[in-house]
Amino acid sequence: MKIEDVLKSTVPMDNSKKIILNVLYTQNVITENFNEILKPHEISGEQYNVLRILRGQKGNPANMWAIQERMLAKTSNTTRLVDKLLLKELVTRKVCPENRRKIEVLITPKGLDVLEELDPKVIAHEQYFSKNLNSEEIDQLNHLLEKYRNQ
Amino acid sequence: MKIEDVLKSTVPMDNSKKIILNVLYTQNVITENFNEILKPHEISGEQYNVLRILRGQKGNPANMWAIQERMLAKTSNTTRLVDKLLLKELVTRKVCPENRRKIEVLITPKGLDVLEELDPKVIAHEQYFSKNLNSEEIDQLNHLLEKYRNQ
DNA sequence: TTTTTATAGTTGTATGTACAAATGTGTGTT
DNA sequence: AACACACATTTGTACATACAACTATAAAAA
Repeated sequence: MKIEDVLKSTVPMDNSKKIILNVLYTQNVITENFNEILKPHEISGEQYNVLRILRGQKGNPANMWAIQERMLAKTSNTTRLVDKLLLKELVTRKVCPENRRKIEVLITPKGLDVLEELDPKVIAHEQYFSKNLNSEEIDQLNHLLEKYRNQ
Repeated sequence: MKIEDVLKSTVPMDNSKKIILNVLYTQNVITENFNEILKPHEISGEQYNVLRILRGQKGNPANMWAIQERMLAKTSNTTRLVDKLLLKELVTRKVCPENRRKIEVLITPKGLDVLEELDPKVIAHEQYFSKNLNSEEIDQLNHLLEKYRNQ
């Protein structure tokens, strides 16, 4: 559906404005779809993100700053996200012995299990939308988005 | 910057995953930039959206459902957004006399003033990113995003 | 007319986001 | 050693989002 129809806009819209609205709306569609996948596992999108980053550490702990740095939304509050994961026993946290200002966060086997259950669903989710494009168009879309935001 | 560098990803990434992350990250960049514009006017992005929709009504009131329908994030809580705008006297609200279940929301002159002050900044914001693309690429990006999300 | 169903909006609760202030720890300077 | 400063994280507050339950009104059915 064209973005004008989504927003029931009556007046014609500048193409620059359309990009903004298209990006924002597409993000909404993707996120809603993804939340449906996560719901039965009782974790949020941002919690999933933290787990995914921790698995990427391959056994090494990550401190709060390292997690933050790898998140999409750089301003989200990592402390409280980790709190929630801790309650569900999906991560552990302890003070770093070398530098007691730092916190070492590790994913637990239970956390890895959750991710493994999710893996096939996540891949299906990624392909659910991209199947509408051929591989050339997929490359083009990635390239245009990267070019677009390069201020 | 390529999305792998943004996320400091070490492993190669599937192009389908890249699109998702590119859309989500681009939305973040756009939104952060836009929030900077709104901050001195002390309204949030979603509150701005409601005001913009109400101005589009050209003097006719909009009920809650009509506002919701024109919003990007269909699940946001319109009641509470309108509450906040009411406190700032940027909108009025009254029960519809024909159907007392409905609420008529109208933008006030003060609300219109806020939008008018913002108008040039919003246009500048839209062009700030799209100036990185030529007009053909802008069309292409809009087209690809619309095609991408058409399930 | 009473009951049922649908519609329009509000409220409650948990979670997440934005931003500033506060806490605790380490480093460098005098 | 005492001080200032930087660093890493936590906490507080206001706002926003997600989702379900609730209230009020209107329309339809019995």
